Amino acid sequence: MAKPSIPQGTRDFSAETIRKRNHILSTIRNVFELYGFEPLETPAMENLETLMGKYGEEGDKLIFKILNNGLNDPKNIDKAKEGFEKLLEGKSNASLTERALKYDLTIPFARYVAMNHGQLTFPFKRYQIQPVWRADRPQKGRYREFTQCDADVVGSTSLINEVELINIYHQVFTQLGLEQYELKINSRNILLALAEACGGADKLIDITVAIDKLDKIGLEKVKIELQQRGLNENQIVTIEKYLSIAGNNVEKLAAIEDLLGKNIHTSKGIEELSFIVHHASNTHLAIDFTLARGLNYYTGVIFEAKAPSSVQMGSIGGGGRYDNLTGLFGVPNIPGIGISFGVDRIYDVLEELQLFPSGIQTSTKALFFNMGENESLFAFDVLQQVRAQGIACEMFHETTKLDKQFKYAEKKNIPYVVIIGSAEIEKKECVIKHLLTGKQENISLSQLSNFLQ
RNA sequence: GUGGUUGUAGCUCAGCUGGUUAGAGCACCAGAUUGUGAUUCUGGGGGUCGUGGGUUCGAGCCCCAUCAUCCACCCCA
Repeated sequence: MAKPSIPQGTRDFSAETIRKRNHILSTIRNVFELYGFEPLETPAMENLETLMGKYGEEGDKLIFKILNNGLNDPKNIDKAKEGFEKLLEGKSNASLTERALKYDLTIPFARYVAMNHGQLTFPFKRYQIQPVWRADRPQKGRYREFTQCDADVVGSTSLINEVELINIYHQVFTQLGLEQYELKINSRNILLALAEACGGADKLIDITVAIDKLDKIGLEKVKIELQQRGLNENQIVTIEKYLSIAGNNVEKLAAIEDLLGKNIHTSKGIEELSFIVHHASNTHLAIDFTLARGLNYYTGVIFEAKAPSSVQMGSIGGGGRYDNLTGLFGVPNIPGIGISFGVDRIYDVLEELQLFPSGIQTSTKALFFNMGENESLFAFDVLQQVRAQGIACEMFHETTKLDKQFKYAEKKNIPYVVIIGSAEIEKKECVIKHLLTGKQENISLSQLSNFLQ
């Protein structure tokens, strides 16, 4: 039999890892709840057509598709063969696959809103913490199965929502100890205005893909890429000016108005950004006109959260406003905005910066030593009484050398050891030893629960 | 999807240009000593060298494939 294994890019989580993950997840969940968001869960799989075409061409390739059952049924064989031919041409086909694992939480959420908009109270604020799957090649900070934590508001165009979501980012990252995080914002309207200034909205994608790489490959290479993407000399000069805008948030807004002039998109973008900058009292917030974000459903403000610069890690969160997502599912005019936290990357960052609190690795408070058959039966009753007080404890499973029992406690990070032997039974007391300090004392059995509380 | 890295005991690794029964440290188990974790001492279990082919008298080492891993690109959380 082959050695057991798990699929590429997936992981098993041990107790230690789960406790650390729960630390992150509960922090995020509590903040979401604090801001009035309600939980939602959607299935692991969606109908393929729900997902296809929503994430751009690259995104479609990364969707995990599920093979239909019953393809070998005689009455399906012809269809299956036909579907396979199409698959080889790069087209997915419902006769072969009609379901897929979800790729993010936003599109399934939009689908949910479109299906249930008659029942929902708007603005509808929901949060969702679930795994998603991408057929990407794994590497640092990139997994094929990972967890996203999303908060979205639909049914409101108020920029207050943008401000609230920024405050959520701030509160979560601060609580996790990532005070040095960065939150970049931009507006799709600004990018659109730039594209128009450079020959038309159809250039938007070419321009954003290129300028998004600025901090990675540098200005010269960005210019070369722009050239390759068919932009002319004048247009590149405009983009270069655009990229050279610097200063604080207010100065940047003034500069962008100078450069792109007063047109509908520019003023919309400036209005959005300046409202946010003035109302989110958040020093980590930085306007970054090079921020683009690939997902093409965004229509307004876009966000990207980055780990403290001391850690080499891509974005640890992102989001933005999408004014017509449910329109993709036939229900127009429901504007929305959402943000997402990447738990797995946040985990890696906290690990690297050693920011996990030390107290989260214990569950059992005390280990009762097994001092012999009769003694253990007696201790067992005491144990149950302590448990009745809500204190987690356990007894060693067999009578053996104390050495071994100590080691067990040590490995499980159990802070206290309780010894009840024949001498203690007689005096109705026990020995309680604190493993970290090595100190021990005798206390009466009636005091034990209070002591451990 | 493209290019590269690595894969030897539970863990970290060594193993020279291919040459006898594949090693170390830590961990583990048993024993000695002790109603208290340590130290020490003695003994022990463990590896089809990622997997499958090939070259060779002979492969952990060379070649091919495959899987996993990590990294860069693409893209992204």
